[in-house]
Amino acid sequence: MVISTPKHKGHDHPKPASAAVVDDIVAQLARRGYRDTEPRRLVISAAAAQGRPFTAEELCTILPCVGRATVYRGLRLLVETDQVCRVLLEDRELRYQLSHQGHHHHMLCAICGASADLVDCDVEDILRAAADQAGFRMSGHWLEIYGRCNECAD
Amino acid sequence: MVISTPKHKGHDHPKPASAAVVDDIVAQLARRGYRDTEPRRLVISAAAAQGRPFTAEELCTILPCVGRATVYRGLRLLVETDQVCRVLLEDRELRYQLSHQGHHHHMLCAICGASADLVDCDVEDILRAAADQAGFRMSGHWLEIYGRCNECAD
DNA sequence: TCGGAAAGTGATACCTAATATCGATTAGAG
DNA sequence: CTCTAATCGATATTAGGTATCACTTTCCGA
Repeated sequence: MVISTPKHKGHDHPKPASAAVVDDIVAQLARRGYRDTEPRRLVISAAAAQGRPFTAEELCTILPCVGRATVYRGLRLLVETDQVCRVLLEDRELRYQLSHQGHHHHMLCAICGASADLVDCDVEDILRAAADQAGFRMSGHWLEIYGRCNECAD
Repeated sequence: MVISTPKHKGHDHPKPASAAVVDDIVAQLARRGYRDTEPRRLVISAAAAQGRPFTAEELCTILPCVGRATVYRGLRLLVETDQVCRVLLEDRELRYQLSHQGHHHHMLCAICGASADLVDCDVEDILRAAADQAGFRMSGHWLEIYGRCNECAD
């Protein structure tokens, strides 16, 4: 298990999204036939600039020049193409964050809101086996872990 | 791992909620200082009569004589007192079902909508350990398993 | 058994998140 | 450069759920 998302206490300072990251995502989309548009780049760039999970509404505020519908559509597209993943807070608020590829789960800090990835974890196999034993064929799952990150430990 | 919730293919025929179940839940509430009221009993009774996870809106339809707000408040109370648990579908729709006490997770059938309980499963310990290793103190989690139940296997 | 404080109710207004609509605009293949 | 499908954005709409508040009910204590 490895933590792969940087996180900090207190307020989060959005880092200038590296153009390389944006270009890469745009390229991924292009490969699937999606166009390279200015509003879409703005959404990607803003998403990449967030240091922790963000809401669609937050992006709308950050990007007043981009239509609401476009922000939502952009996020949906990014999720569908696995560039961004959705995370669910304890109060069922839906947030997004850049995906670090490969299957993983999120550990969400209740204090600072940071998200850390849990990878190399075999929960999934265990779940599938358990379900199997009960005669249930698992095809998917939703898992979020809540708690406190290292820095907010106490 | 044990399946404890009965489920059937196709439509679900709400069974007449046994008065005993309702009385028991009302008693549980009474012990915590909540009053025994007619609308509340109706909500509990309707909830108990469902053979599979239901939505708040469904209860509202089933109980046109009970105010919307009362249905929502009733469900919230039942969740808070662990009489009912919330389950999340893949499309993020929130549903409810009588709780079978003790910690467990739900396996939800995509075909018939049935829910089976997964108990005696140590996922939680595994998650906590994994989180721990990453310096993350787990305090809670959200887990839903999606797939096909025995009867809807193929 | 009765009176009244507190809990509970329900009609309604409101709120938030998200999708649908649809005419205008734009990317990018040829 | 042209044309068409993709995309955009202003706006309306929907879904799901909470807040308000005057009225009703429960149930405790005298």
